This record gives sequence, structure tokens and C-alpha cells, in this order.
Amino acid sequence: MPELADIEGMRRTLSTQLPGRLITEIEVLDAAILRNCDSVHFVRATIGLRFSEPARRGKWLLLPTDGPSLLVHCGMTGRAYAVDTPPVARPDDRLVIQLDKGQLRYADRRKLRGIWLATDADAVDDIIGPLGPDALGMTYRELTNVMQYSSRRLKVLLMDQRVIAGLGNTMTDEILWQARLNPERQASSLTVAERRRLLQTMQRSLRTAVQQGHIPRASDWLTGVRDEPDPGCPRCTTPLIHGRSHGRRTIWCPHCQG
DNA sequence: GAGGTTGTTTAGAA
DNA sequence: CTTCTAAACAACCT
Repeated sequence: MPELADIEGMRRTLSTQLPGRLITEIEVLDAAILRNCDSVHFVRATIGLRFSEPARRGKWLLLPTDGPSLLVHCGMTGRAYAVDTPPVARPDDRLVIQLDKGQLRYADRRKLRGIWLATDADAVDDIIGPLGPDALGMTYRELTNVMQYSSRRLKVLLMDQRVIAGLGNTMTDEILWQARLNPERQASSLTVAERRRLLQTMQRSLRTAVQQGHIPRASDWLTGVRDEPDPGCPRCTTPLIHGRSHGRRTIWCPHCQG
């Protein structure tokens, strides 16, 4: 589920539901997702708070209130969403925040990350840690700054949240495929034209994904075929290469991305 | 049982 | 110093 576009989709939806809502009750179904406090402290600290406008930083979802903020990181399988009426219980339900109208829920199968409570802006920064500029709306100057002297490989650099915030494994493969750039290239080896192409492709594909509220799985995108057993390139049908960058699955077309 | 997965952090090697 | 690798976290799928 969660990369920039997915998180942005959650934020956009929650921004129509959450502002002004009052927390009346907390149901901690699995305390393991509370990362910097225990259930008792979390309940005591949050009941009576009123939500304001949700925000996003990279893959972090920020849920501010008139008091402390809830910081949500969905890991690989998390999802934060609001409902009017309680849905049928599911095994991956972790937290239910009862509101004066409806519920805010957090579901997460694997629990790789979770929810932090931040008392003020400094605590927010401490918990989130250093983040590069957000991939959505990144400028050419920012991209050049992080790339021109880096000897790291392209894909690994793009996925480093301290360098660029928001890109995950799936979108990074997609952007590099659309821009016809090999993920193993050294970042500093890109020409000005290639960097401009990378930036334009990144912004165009991210905007499309954000509009849909999730990463598209279109047949003319790499995302549409990457989970097939024997995928061919959607552009030229050449069998795609499966590799590994920084321990992560990496897929590219040996013809288009040489 | 083995091996894989949309994320991040850590230890240790090169 | 920088960069890379493997493993860990956890839970489910094939």
C-alpha cells in the first residue's frame, strides 16, 4: 500500500472527515503499534483532543490536534481511514479512535511501523528525523544538489528518505522505467538532460498517482506488469530483468533502460 | 518448510 | 569517509 501517493490519498480523504472531530474513546486492539508510549498513556493523552488539518511529510501522515499530534507511519501494510459506522472486525485492526461522529481506524497486517505521539513541533521533528525535500514538487536545483556528487546508485539514492522524501520501491522502479534510466547507474553520472528527464517523469507520474489516490496499476505502466510471473516490458515486450538494490526487489527493462 | 513482500534501522564489511 | 550487504522487525502469501 503505502508510498507517497497512497499516504497523500489518505491525507486528502481524512482532511474532509477529521478536522473539528473530537476524540471520545480509544480502543487499543494491539498495543504493539504504539511506538513511543503504552496504551494507558496514549488513552489518557488523547481523549478530549480535537483534530485539525492532516498533513504529510514524505511517507509520514501527521494528524495534528489542539494538543499533541499523532504521527502515523504505515510501513508496508498500514492504513489509516475514517468511517461513519464500525465495519466488520478484521484480524489486522490495530486501533479504533472513537470520534464524536464516526471513527478513525488504523489497520496494519505486519506492524512494521505504527503510531507515535508527539507533544510539540520539536517532538515531531525528532520522531520523523531528517527528511529530504518531498518528491512531489521537488525542483531541478534540489535534485541536482542531491545527485551531482553522489557515487551511490540511482535507485538506492532516490529511495533514501533523507535524500528525497516519499519514493518507495514500486514508484522508484516506475519512474526510472518511464525515464529510461538504469537503476544501477551512478547518480553523479547523469547528464543535465537525463536529470531533467528524471525530474519531469517523477513529477508527472507522481501527479497521476496522487490524483488517483494510490499508485496506478495501468497496463502501460511497469506497475501493471511487475507482479506477473514472467513480465515483459510494456513498451517493447523485452523480458524484464529482476535484480536487487539495497536488498529490495528491482525490475527494469534491459532494452529501454540499457 | 522455504522463500517472497509496497519500509526502515542497525551492524558490520568492503 | 562513503557505500553496500544482510539481518531484524512481523505476518501473511504462494
